[in-house]
Amino acid sequence: MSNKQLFIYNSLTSKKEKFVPINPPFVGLYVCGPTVYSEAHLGNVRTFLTFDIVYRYLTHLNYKVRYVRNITDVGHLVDDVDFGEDKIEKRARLEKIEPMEIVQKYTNSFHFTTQLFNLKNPDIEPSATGHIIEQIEMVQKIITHGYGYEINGSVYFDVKKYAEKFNYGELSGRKLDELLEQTRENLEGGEEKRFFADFAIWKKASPETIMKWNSPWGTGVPGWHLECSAMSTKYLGQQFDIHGGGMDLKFPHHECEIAQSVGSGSPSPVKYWMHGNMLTVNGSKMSKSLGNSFLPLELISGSHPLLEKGYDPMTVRFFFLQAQYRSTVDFSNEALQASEKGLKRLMSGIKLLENIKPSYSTSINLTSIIENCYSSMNDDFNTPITIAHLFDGLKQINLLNEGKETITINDLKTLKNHYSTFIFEILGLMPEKETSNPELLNETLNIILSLRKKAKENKDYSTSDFIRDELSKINITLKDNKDGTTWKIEN
RNA sequence: GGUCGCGUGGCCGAGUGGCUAGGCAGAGCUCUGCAAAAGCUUCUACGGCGGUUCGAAUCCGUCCGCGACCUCCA
Repeated sequence: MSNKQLFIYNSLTSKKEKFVPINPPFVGLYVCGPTVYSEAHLGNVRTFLTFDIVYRYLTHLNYKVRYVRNITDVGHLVDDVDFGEDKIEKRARLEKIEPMEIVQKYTNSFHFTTQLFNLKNPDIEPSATGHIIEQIEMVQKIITHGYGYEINGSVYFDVKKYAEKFNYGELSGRKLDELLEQTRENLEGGEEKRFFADFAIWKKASPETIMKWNSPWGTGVPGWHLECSAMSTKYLGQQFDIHGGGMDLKFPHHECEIAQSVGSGSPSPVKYWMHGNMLTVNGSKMSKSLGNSFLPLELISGSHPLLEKGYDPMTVRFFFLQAQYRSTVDFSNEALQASEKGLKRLMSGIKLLENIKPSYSTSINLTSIIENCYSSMNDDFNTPITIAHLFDGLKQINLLNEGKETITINDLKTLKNHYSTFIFEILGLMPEKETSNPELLNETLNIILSLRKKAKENKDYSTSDFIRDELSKINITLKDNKDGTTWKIEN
């Protein structure tokens, strides 16, 4: 595999494919965002992190990426039966506030979470309620092309008719007749749909519904799958490069998106479909209903029963990145604590780079460190391998620091640049917090350390140990080396 | 039940027809007043059973176990 060519695993073909943008250097990236009816949990964060890496890496490769991630603020029904209730309205009723207050509250909360985990903001963050007109137009197009039918003020997508000409199930690998066998028993009751697999693209609103809009079919709300189709088309065009989301959205959500676009007369909308795998806890998917989900703040404070202690958001980010995005990753305190220590070591290594003294030649293999990092990222964003390479390079950095290897001033610059690019820009790990007045602290500690040095020279170890112990209590760790003593603030 | 996927050392997790993943933990050594850090060395491994092959953890079959999806899901 070439070092310079990016390969992406395409869910549509189940293969790693060369990444060739439709209109280079531009790349359209659409990610299914949150439904803002409650707080995002850690499993949600993992998915958004996956595409944060995609966005960051493509940007690093000098693509001009337009990153669109929607906010679902209407149309996501609790279920898809005739009287399905909107998730946001349901929550609004429970909290006794306006639906749009729910939307605002959890949109704010979501943004807080993305900041916490250092997720880049999308270039466009469209909301479903802001694109009702576009959605109505899309419904009309679908009807015009013969793939939608109206019943009692609702409009359904005609999957059976669509499947006569197109492949409904191409993304998820499902066969329509097999689906039929499996769910036949669920078909009882007053269904408006002609066919069990049909799905609502416009839903008639009940009189009590607060959020509803006028349409050619009466007042109602857009179907859940529709918003992504309408908004991705509006901002990225009929065909765009990458569409991402969680594995659990593959079917039916993404399958329906394809059908809606194709059914409205467009070509198949997406060149590369990407799906991130689930975060599991004790082997089961993290979900609110199982009670095994943590909210970001619970994670930091360690207040959830399954957490032994609080963890820094960057520890969690690093932990997720130590697994490939297409694999499930299982949460455990032990694993998280391992990541915590590993990340700390990596960050210390970066600081060491500042102390390294250049020499007249370079004895380490700088090129291979750099190329390895690119080749693993190019292999479907393989962050765990990239991190492994960064740890390999860390050994070299440590040897350089001890003077056992040498590096020229230019190579040192390249090495520093490589680490800061990969760790901060591409992997998006944030450096440890600096103190507000570093120089003052530095000089103060120098005075203290010179006192300690004197005590040690006088073999007054009780004083030297006292200084070290007391500093340790305020999270300042001392390390004695051959050439003196260094200090570090622990988090 | 259907579809797809997974099963790797004490833990987490890559990868792959022959060649070290990496992190954390463990052991030894170097360094040290002690410690910490770092370096070097080192120990545990590919679910069971068959098959293909010169060679399989990797491919095929089968069995066991686990998970996701199957119209709420990131």
